[in-house]
Amino acid sequence: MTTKRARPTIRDVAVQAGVSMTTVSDVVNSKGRVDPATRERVLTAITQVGWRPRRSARALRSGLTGVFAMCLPVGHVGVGDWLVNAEYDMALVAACAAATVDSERQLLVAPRPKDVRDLARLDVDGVIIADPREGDQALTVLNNAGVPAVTIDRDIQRTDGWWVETDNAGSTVQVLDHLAAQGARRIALVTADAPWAWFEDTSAAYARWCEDHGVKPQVRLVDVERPRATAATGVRSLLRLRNPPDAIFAIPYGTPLGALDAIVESGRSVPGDMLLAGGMDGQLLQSASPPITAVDLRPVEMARAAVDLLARRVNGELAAGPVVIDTTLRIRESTRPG
Amino acid sequence: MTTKRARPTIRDVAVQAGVSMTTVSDVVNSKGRVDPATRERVLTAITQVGWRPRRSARALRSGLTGVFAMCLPVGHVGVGDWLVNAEYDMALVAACAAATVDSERQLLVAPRPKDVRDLARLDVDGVIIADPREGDQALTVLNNAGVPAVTIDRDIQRTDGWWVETDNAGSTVQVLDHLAAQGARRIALVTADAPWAWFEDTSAAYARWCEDHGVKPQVRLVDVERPRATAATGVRSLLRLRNPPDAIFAIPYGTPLGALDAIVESGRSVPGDMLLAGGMDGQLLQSASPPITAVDLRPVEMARAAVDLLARRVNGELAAGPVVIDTTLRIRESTRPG
DNA sequence: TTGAAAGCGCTACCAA
DNA sequence: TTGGTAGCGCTTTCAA
Repeated sequence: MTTKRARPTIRDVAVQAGVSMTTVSDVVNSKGRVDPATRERVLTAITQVGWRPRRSARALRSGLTGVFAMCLPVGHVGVGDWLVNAEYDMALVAACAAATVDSERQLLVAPRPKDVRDLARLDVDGVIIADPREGDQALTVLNNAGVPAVTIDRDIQRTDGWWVETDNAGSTVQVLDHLAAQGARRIALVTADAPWAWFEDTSAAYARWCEDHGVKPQVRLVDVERPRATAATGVRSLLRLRNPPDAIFAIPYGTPLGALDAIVESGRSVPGDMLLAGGMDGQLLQSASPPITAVDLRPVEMARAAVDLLARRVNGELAAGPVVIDTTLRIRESTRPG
Repeated sequence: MTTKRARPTIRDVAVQAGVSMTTVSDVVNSKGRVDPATRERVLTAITQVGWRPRRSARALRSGLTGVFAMCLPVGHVGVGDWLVNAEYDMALVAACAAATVDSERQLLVAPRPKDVRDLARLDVDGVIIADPREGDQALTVLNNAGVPAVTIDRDIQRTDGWWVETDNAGSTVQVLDHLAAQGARRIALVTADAPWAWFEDTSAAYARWCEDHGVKPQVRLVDVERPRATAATGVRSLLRLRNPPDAIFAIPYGTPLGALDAIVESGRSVPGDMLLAGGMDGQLLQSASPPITAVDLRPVEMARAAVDLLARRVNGELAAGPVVIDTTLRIRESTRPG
């Protein structure tokens, strides 16, 4: 009477199947040097004894953990007048998890540590950093420790090409062209003066578009801590101009609502008197009255591309270039006059 | 000329400090049997050689991986007329990650696999399941595999006590009392007929409260796939009654907006003609016009409690009972008449 | 096509 | 208070 209560190991499988541990290992790792019949016996034995390989043993021997880590962008702690779009971040996390699983890996979520150097202690095969700050120290730390990393969104100081980004210039032009096609002649921009590529690219593309179309750019900046309220203030000042804009493109999440507040307050209507578009789609814009046209930043595609890019970097590819994801404009009532 | 380019191991530290590997191990694991002076030397050596322990080696030897997994509730794939509250889920994930890190562990996020049995193959010390379905197969699989698990929210079929839940009955009473205190005499409930404890507890508490206060319960059910639209339909039918309600408590996320749609459409105003409260707080309710009173389900506290509970279960405690978290009512303009 | 044996880095155990 | 050594479960290497 054998009392084998402990969790089965590869040895138990080998005994059960009447082969060596090596053969079992080769079967589960698809080394393709095993006779089909043997293979079948091994697979049967695996289910019979209920074996599941231990990641730690595998990792110790092979030198790879089979785990990617994802650094969350910021704190998510409650309801507030946020810049944060939780849907976007949640989609990012869920899609990264799905993509790592598809590549036979697992995804660790890591909060930003107080001490960035702790990032190098994660003991993973690679790290995905969402929404990097300018000159992000995390990247320096990881590079020094030899841990492969990629970012979702471009760090404006970086040039190494290991990131995934949306086509911000393209999406800006798309929005502005759409507004112009709907009859807008004077399109104002509401954005933030913060060191993220998204804001920089958008502002630059807006300035260029205005120049190309011979119109005067009108920009209002918001405080990223209070996007809605400060956007409303900015738009109020636009509406008091002698020649006010007839369309507003509000970039940071939450600012289209502030713009709408100011427009309604002035007795104007959207889209009748003023067109309105947002730079980042979300429930808040979709369920506004009227629903607001906005740019879908494709978090799912970004996440999948990031995992793919990281896998390439881990595999030793020297440069896979930045990956640029096309955005999609979600056209809603706020830009459909008449 | 030594060419030591490989990642340092505990042996390198031991050599550098002139002690045994055991001593180094004891220092980093705070075994407290090391002389303070030796300890100092070891710590210095660790930074000198830049050693960081490998989780996999540690795990292989100790039998514990130091990793918890979290099963995400549902797919997060884009903007829609959702029941899903991404802020809540994101807060859950972020707080779970923070709490596991505080307990010297790491958090893996796992999508729900096609085959639930894959959950047992995760090779982690424990699993947190957010938002379990009724009689969740995942729990059965994990139990059979001997993997400790806890859930966030109660599976109504379960009795083992390994879960964390909000005080749904208490929060319902709190909302109803608040509405009554604001002058409401006939409070209707908008909820869903879905097998989650949240809905069941709330409905039961509502029925009891109505009985206790001698008022007739009025319930409308929504389709969880289209909460806003179907809530509007339900509320419209309430407003056509000979004796319509003067307050509405709408539970599923998104339904307070549908209720508001129907109320405004009927020419009534909130809170002037009708009070309105929501069962789950979020940006959508906070930024509605008027801002809607709602129950804060405390995702951060839920997450921390879940990690704590799982740690107890992993440590072999036999029963730590269900943990009940008190909710907080966020009172806003929608329930402040006059 | 298969197997035997070494060893990945760490900690538990026992001895000093 | 410290050190030596065995061995966790797996994959790799080399031999058959």
